[in-house]
Amino acid sequence: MNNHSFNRISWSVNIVPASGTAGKRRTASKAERREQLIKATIRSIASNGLSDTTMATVSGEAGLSQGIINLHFQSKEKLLLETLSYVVDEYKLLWEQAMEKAGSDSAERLSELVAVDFHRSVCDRNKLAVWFAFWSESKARPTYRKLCAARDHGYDRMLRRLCADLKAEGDYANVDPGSAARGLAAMTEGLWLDMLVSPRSMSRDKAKQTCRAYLAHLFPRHFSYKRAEKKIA
Amino acid sequence: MNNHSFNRISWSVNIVPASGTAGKRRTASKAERREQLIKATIRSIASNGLSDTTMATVSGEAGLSQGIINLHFQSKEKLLLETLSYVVDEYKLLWEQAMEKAGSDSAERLSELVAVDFHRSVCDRNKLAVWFAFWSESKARPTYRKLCAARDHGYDRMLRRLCADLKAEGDYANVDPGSAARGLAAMTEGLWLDMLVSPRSMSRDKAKQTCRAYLAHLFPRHFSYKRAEKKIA
Amino acid sequence: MNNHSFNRISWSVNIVPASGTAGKRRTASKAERREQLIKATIRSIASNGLSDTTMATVSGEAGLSQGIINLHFQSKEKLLLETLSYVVDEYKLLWEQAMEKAGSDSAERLSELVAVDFHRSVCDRNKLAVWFAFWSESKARPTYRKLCAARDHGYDRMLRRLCADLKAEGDYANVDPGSAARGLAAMTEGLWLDMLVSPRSMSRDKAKQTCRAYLAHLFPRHFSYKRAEKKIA
Amino acid sequence: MNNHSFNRISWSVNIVPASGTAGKRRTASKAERREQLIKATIRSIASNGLSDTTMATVSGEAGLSQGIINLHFQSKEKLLLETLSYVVDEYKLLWEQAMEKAGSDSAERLSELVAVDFHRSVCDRNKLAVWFAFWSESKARPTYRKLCAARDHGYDRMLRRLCADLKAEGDYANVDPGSAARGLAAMTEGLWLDMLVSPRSMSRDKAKQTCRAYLAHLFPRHFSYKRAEKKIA
DNA sequence: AATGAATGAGGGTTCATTCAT
DNA sequence: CATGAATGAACCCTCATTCAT
Repeated sequence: MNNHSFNRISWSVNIVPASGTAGKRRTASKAERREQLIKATIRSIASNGLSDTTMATVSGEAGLSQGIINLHFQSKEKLLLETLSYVVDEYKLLWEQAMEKAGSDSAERLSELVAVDFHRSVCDRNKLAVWFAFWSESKARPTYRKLCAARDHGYDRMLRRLCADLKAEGDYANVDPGSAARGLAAMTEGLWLDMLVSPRSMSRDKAKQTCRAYLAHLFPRHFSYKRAEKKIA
Repeated sequence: MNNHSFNRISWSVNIVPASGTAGKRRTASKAERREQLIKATIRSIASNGLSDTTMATVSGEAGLSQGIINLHFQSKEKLLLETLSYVVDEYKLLWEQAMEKAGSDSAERLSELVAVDFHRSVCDRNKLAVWFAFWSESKARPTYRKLCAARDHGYDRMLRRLCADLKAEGDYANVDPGSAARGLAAMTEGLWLDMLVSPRSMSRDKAKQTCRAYLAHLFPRHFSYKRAEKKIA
Repeated sequence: MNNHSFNRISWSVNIVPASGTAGKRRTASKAERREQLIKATIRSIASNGLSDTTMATVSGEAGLSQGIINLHFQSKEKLLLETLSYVVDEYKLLWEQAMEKAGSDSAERLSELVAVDFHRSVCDRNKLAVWFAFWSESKARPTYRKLCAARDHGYDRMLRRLCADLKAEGDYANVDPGSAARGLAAMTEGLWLDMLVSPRSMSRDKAKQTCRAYLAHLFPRHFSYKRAEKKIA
Repeated sequence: MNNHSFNRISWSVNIVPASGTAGKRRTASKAERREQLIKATIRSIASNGLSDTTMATVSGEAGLSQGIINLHFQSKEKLLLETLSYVVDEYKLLWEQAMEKAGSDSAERLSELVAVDFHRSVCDRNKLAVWFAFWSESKARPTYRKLCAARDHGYDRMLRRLCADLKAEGDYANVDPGSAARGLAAMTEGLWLDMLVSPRSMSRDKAKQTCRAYLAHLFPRHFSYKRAEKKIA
């Protein structure tokens, strides 16, 4: 579940329906079957809700038989955990790769970070449904909370550092880096929620512009208001 | 379940445990019983998750018998819908009352609005769990989405208007009222999520400051950075 | 499960079919329902075997619904354990009561003991099926073995003592009390097996005569050969 | 599965564990594979109980793959029947060979018969578990009963005849041959049960002595009490 | 109005069996 | 021959709902 190349993630976005490439071939590799089932789980959570996601909805969505899940994941609980892991890992990987690609310029890095958060693969409504489904239950299920902590430990620190760097660079006396970082992170989550709940009134593009406007207000010498692109670059 | 007076909401914040005042009085009024059960439902969703909230967890939490819920709500589905309504209505009422109390000054109104969003009664972690539980399932359940739309139709329009007013008042050329409003609304939702998922790292106060910092950046002549209080007032 | 009067056991032998006295009355006492289900379990083990005894065969035999067993016993495993306990306790009680009734004469006591072992209630083929079903699995399931140990701790010691007493009384030089007791106990078990497996070739009466012949050979001055009745008494 | 030579049985007593000589040799003869699986079945019944013996426990015990059993036995039912047959045939063979070896002297023959019944190969706890597992289900499954009838048709008649002969030879007025034979057979079965259920309190040797004491009491001029050896011989 | 025993559809899981490799 | 992924019926159990009390 770890060594996805960036390309593989890219096509993984275009979800392969039940009768896709691998299809019902009697013998698919174990890894393929697992991924097929995880993707079916994502779709089922999105279209039925977590409460109404059953072994039957998942195996049905995958076009496979009832027993298949226990064969590959032992239990429903493990399937759900692996599904969450899958989405979390994918996000983390995307984010890390973006940071690698980005240069050392703080504004560029921050801009790249926003780009990733509103990347098509992240804002896929099915995956958003998964994120929020697990977040919702995280109070009741500590295991979920732990898995979701992906965003916090790396992302938050990085975000805060970038804000601090920009403040220093641009001499923004009024910016509190902590507050700025928290605000951006929260705004991003809130925009995800909007895209999930009312996709008609919130598009990926609109969401991205909203974040960039925020950055332009905080760091006007680094981010422009016009279409809120990063200045110069 | 609709005409809560403000007072009732006020005490509803201090959640009465299963054996509270009203308790098991053999003859509680219909309305009291219903509210008792709705509160038990909120607690159950928070501590068990929506998936694991059953008629038994709810009636157990309320300290009443199995059949009681069907007696008062006909079905589980109806109980859940009424619970969502309860939380939504409570929020809406709080918000409307704040608007009534507030003067006509736009900055003051906006400030009051933020105050409500981080009011203790709204940010109660149990209620947040309810909000997110239903938001999460809203893609699968149109009924939920409709009920949740409370925030949108009134709140959003009001928010947008206030931002537009401030822009005009303060001559903030760079502020796009729509974007500003969307950003604030999203940030608020994101901060709620943070309070739900990691209450240790996000307090109500911290959240409120984060929003105020946002406002200070957008409308510096109306909101101050210092402790991000509203200027003057 | 403990305070059966002797009479209650007596009629409990005549198993009440599904539509018996208690029948389907919507509200039977908890104890009645449990007993009804235990008796259904005994019948199911006898007619389907332990391997093929399912929740469905038991509840069907009892003329009740599927969920009833979990309602009263939590799990199938617990139902089986309680069923075993029921049979064991019933046997133990019968045996203890016989010992109380019997006088202090050792031969009479021994005779009474044999009478109990081939009492109609003990040799009921359904109950024998239960005994052997659990004995068979006792190697794999220590819990079963523990419950079955009823026979050992009281019965064996008593048996041994009676044989020792008779030896002393009758001056039977060649009798080894331990061996005699073990032999009688084993023979009894073997005869039970015969009654279970081939009831046509082994009747209760025949079995009892076989044991009495054994006693007559060991203790000729206490037991007679003719119809193997206890001598004089 | 029927024409075992004596030699094969002899080594079959020292059960070869899963990875034994024949082991996983890719090309084991059909007969070897079948025997390997039957032995695995015996072990599984003993250690898991008949209820919990599955295709997986058996193939696992044999160190082979899932499908192997259906390949060699078509169905689970047939595997079980063949396993029972295997144990039954082995016993019958042992017993017949003992009768062949023994001279024409009735006491010697009877003594030999007891020797076989407590032969190490017969009293193997795993095999006893198999016997009792099938006996237990025999009420529910006529097929099992038929297979188990091995003991009856030959053994019982032989036993009865030997008792009758001894009675004539020794002029034992009080011995009823039928009763004596039934008693011995039952005692043997009961002792087997004891060895199965509480091996610590009943050893093969103790069991054999118990039977011999029985014979000494019935036929004192043919069997001695001292260590219960056969007299003279 | 309230209880809680009872129901039975549907949940997750196991397992004998099949079949492509 | 042998494997083991896949199937689907049937298992045990849960839970929303009903109803006699």
